[in-house]
Amino acid sequence: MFPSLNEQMDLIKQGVVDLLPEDELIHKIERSIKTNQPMRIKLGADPSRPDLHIGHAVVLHKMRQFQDLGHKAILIIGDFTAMIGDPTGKSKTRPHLTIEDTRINGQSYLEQATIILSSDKLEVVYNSDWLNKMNFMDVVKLASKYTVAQLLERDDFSKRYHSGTPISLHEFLYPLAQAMDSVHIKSDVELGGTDQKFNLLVGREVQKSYGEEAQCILTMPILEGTDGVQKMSKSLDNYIAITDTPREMFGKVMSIPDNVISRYARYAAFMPDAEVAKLVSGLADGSIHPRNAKVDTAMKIVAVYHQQEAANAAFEEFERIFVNKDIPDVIDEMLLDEQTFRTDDLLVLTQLAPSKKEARRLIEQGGVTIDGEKITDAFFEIDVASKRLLKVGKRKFLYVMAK
RNA sequence: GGGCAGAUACCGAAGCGGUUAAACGGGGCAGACUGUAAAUCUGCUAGGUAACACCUUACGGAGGUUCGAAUCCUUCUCUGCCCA
Repeated sequence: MFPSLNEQMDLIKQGVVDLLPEDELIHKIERSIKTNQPMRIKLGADPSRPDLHIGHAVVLHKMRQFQDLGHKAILIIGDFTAMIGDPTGKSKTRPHLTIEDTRINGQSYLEQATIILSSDKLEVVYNSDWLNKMNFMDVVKLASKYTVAQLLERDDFSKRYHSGTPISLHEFLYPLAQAMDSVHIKSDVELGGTDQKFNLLVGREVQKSYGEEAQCILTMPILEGTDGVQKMSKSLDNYIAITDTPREMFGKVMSIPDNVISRYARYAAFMPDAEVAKLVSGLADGSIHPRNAKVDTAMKIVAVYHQQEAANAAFEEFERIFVNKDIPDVIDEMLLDEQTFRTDDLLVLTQLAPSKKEARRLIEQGGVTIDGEKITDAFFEIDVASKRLLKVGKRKFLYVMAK
């Protein structure tokens, strides 16, 4: 029923950063084969932000590989922790989500995650089911399992501590809550990004002190955002959403800096290690053109979330707009109440510019054209009796016409 | 409980009575170039107004001093450090 140990380890180790401890995992796999029981693979999901991006997909894809090997995927929707709200976020508005919110978000998360995960061999649980039932004494007991010095080992905590940035006490409880999840679901392996390494390891310790077998931990790299430097995140606006249209997705991949192409190929397009090695050397010795590598990667990524045809179409459109300076084949159209508009007013009205000042700046900088002609005067009256093509910057197109 | 230091635009960080819509860096946007929405270079980066000038907001909150405050005073809120 299960593939051989070597076969499993080969696949599991693809693209992994940490796999700790490896000998324990081997032991677990051997036992799984012998007893014909799947391992229980844990992945925590944060439902406070239900929008998944392709950075999340890195670890989801690893989970999928475990499923393909016949193991049991357990997705924990962290609705309990989401209700408390993550205090480390820079955003001051810390939305205290209600149970309903977390359920809705959890559902949305699940829908997006199953684009990559198989719905078979998938168990979805909510951690409020057990964390909510703990009373203060239970929490104190849990907290007694860990020391402040141990918590301060976490890079994030120690940096903040030494730089004088506040750390709220309940942040210390987060890793412990997450560890309780491992105890509760009896996980054999927990997956996460490298930034989760500490939390995953706490899970091991806490499982042991509750008399359970410790989980192995497996971390995957954190994918850089489209800026190529910082980790992909919605708040930095350097993300490619799983739900992005093929066109957006393709364009965003094309905007990544050249030096992260191979990482995208590896972790977003799921290119096997051997092929990635070829790509890296090809880029290094100049036999592979960066642009072509990027096109190839972008197509593969689009194809993961959409059809292959959509990927082809996205590529063709990209060529048309940015290489041939042509216009897209699908452009939104807006019907307007008046016949003529001053250019600055029109940009604000159509939301192509957020304010009139900004609209004027765009015009002054030569970023606005109507039917291909550059507008230089913000007070130029545009006649929209017939359909006109408005272009702002390099990639905002809109047809405007009077009703 | 006591002492000290802070809170500046999207972020970091200058300014410490007037020429400050606020230096500088990052980010973002636009233009040029290109192999792409890479890299590089240049410009812009509070809002309003038929407009190169004026008006309105803006330096944690609220008051006050002053012709005039982000800059001085009082008080409140929040944060860090040190001592107990």
